[in-house]
Amino acid sequence: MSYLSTQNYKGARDYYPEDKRVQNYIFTTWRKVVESYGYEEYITPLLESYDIYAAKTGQEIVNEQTYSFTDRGGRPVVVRPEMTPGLARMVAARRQELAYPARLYSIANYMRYERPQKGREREFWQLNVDIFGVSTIDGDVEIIAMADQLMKAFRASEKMYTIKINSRKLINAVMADYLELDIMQSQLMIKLFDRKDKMTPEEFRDQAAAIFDTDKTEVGLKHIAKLVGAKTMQELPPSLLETSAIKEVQALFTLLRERGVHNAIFDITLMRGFDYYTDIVFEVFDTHPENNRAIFGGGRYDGLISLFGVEPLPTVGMAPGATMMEEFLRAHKLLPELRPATDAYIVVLGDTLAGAQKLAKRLRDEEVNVAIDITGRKLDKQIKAAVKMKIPFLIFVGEEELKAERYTLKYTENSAEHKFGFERLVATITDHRVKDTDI
RNA sequence: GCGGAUGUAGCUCAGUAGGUUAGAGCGCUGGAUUGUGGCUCCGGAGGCCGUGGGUUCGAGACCCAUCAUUCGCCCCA
Repeated sequence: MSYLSTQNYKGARDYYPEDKRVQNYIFTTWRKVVESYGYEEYITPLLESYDIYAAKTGQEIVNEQTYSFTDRGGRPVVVRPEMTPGLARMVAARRQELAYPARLYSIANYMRYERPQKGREREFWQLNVDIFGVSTIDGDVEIIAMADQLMKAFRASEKMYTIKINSRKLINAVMADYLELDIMQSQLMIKLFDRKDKMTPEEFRDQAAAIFDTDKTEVGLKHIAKLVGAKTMQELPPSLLETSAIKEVQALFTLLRERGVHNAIFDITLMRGFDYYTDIVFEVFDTHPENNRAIFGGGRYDGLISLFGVEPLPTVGMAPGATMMEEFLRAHKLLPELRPATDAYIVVLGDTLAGAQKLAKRLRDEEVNVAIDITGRKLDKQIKAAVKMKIPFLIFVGEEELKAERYTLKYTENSAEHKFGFERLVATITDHRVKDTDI
């Protein structure tokens, strides 16, 4: 007979306790930051009707990259590949009654049928943060400032990442008025801008030239050179500096600086697909030479909930993924030493299990998380098991200890050992825990 | 969907030109050590050499296919 394979499903990951601790650390940090800005958690169902995804542009993506099936009642459904449509459905359903601005977040898993590669899995976890009902730039500022705060909450320094910002409104003006491209050409040019970092300057120039009408190529290339060469907005061609889009971007940068965001830069080649974003878009980039890529991004999408037949709502959101976040933290050595939730392991000596169980219960009543060795095996085996589980404290319980009500507490990291009465035992363990998690 | 790289013990890998019972380090496990892990010493388990086919007297090595992992392209809501 052949045995079952222990291999997990392609692109999906098992989280053993040591992996899950990392994931929990990321989730906890996210939650702490967004809740500090007054965002509240929600969740939508894992399955959605096929329609709400098909309604968005890019049906090809929906058909090829979603897990979709027909349920037993003949309804076409998809496993959510992202949060936004489900969230839009939720908000649209209570369009009139929600309190605005509505600040909402969720941490959930998603599935996309794609070829897995570095930083991309078929099942992945994301934070989604959105603010509904703010049409001014202050909404964009809040989300981007929060993105910055997320990075800082992981102890990232400003040298480790940059925040690239662009404006879809500005791009549209650039394509139509400055480069004089029609809609088809604009789309091609936007795609090309998006890929700019993946090619040599020569390749970029040649491909750009191919997009222009032949009689406009020369002028067009000159204009492109000016655009791409602009490191700040001030270096942009004067005709563009007069547009309202650019003034908005300038206001955004000023406000970000006031909020303590110092590493935001303007980047006219930043695109972020071209589905539903309508104005400001941004991306947090890793500056580490070996992980030079986008960590996450977001932007403004003002039209989405009108798909559900209700009044549109201005919306800004972002969606950091756990996979990229983890890679960033590893690349910059920012992952702290993470311990299990178990504080202590009771090593049972001789025939004292009953007494040790009583002690365990008393400790649990004091909110100490304690595991007890119930195997009756030799002492060194018990210790090894606890050390392997990375449990910080050992408590030795034998005849002597039970009689005297003084227990030997051992700190596994440095082998320090003391005899304590119950109160001191609890205090020592609890104190250590507070220090350890509050690094 | 397209292209490259890689699959030998739990992990990292070695395996010469195709030649007998497939190796190392680490890890695991038992003991030295019946109230103390890491160090040391002695023992032990663990391999359909990813899978299927082919070439050959003979394949872990060569060929084909396939699956998986991984990097990149496309795409990235």
